[in-house]
Amino acid sequence: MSNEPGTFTACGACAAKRLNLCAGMRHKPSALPATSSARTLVQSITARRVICGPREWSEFVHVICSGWAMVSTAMADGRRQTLAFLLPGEIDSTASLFQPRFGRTIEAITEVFYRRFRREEMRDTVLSSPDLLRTLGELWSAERAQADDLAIDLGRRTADERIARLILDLGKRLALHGMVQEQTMDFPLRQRQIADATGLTAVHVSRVLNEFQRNALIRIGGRKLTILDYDQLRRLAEA
Amino acid sequence: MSNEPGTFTACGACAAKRLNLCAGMRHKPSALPATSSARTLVQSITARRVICGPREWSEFVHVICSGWAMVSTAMADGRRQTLAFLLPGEIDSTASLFQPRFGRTIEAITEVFYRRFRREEMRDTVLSSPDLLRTLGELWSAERAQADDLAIDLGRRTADERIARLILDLGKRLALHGMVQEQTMDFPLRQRQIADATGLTAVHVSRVLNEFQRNALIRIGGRKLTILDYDQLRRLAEA
DNA sequence: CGGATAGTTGAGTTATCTCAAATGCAGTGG
DNA sequence: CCACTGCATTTGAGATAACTCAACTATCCG
Repeated sequence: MSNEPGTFTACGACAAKRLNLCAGMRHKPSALPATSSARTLVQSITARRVICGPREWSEFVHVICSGWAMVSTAMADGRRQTLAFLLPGEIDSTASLFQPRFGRTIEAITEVFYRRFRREEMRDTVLSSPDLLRTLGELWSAERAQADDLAIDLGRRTADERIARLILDLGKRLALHGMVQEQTMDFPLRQRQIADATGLTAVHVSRVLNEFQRNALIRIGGRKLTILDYDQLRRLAEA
Repeated sequence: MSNEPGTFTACGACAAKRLNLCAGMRHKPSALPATSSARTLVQSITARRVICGPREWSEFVHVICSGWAMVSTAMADGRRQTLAFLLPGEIDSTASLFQPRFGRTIEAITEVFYRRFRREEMRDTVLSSPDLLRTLGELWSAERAQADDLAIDLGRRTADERIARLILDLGKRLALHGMVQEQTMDFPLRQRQIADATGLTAVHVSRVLNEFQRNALIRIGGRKLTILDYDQLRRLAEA
């Protein structure tokens, strides 16, 4: 539940573990060539700082060790859309193994510890191992499914549904790492950030969240979120 | 501009050409093993029929030879979201090389000629060639960018913007194959289908399209669309 | 303690939806 | 060749989810 670098818990389902990138996360050594070790030291960055800018031709793939980050785009007139939140163990995108993701910003939400892998090296390593390659394909399929789900949320679901789904999705992903206890999880998101991710405004997010709390579906406070009525929330989410 | 099977024109940018899948499209032989040829005959299907259902554990990757298809999901209560239109030369998803895409339906919009490649064989072929592998990575990156763009459209753009962008996007992709002449292209989409793709209702699509025509941005008729004022449309689209 | 950022709340607006009826158009069968 | 049926589109009127603006309050951090 903490953001300390050492407390990351890899699980069988997470990208980092599955691509063998856990070196420095108190796990098996990385599958990357020894020569790359110096370049893949754990980086750290404070909340709200940019990890990778939209016009940066980054030669790195980013893997989150601890903390929360987000990937988003900003339009010229100020509209923003967040494409994904990145939780511990997650890679910014499998696509970034092949090309940088132009026009997208990766930002730290909390303090973040992350590793940077040189794209070329990581790609060569992954592509030269049949096992890793199969894993990559699976991660990629999951990522595609997630992208599709986002489109369905934004295109066809109501505000209530979107927010309920976001909460459940984050809860599920955090639970993979044992980061949910007694239905309670860290929840560092500002309402503005929830709004950016769900295609809503912060004002409306505030209303929906309070409505949820009035109905005893969730409780938020002190940067923590507790799911009080999981079934109800789920019913809302999968309508 | 026609839907006949023989008239497909591969271009350097399309998935089929780049992954060497053009056999049977009057192009170079496929890179697939000879043994697979019998299984990759061109299939044909009439408009509105399902190419691959949402619960089907398809062992195939689909590549469109001619005609238009679409990938969409339906929710229990009837809401639908289209995730992509598939034009000649396009693959259903690079992710489908690894896993079937559950919950998504691929449907023919017009009469469609397409090829099915056995996932396993195609994957092995692609993964065992460094060239094809690099190409695959590029296609995947492009697909990821397109998925992101869809999320931005649905989350943050107005109806006018979404529709203008859809038209320009389709025009651009058709132009790759020389399927746009004098700013005019085949346009077999029903307003309902445009609505499903843009997260709007058919009624609202009708109003926007008529507004566009009243402003002399486009002309639609006889299943053709002409872009009359490209600059204006573009300005609308990239706001 | 003070300033900045985040969240709440109310009131009024609007883009888009819903419903419903009217029209157009294409294919079918007699 | 026409009447019929079923879809697609248009149009109007009214409803509503979500937005905007603005003021107020709470919370955090130095």
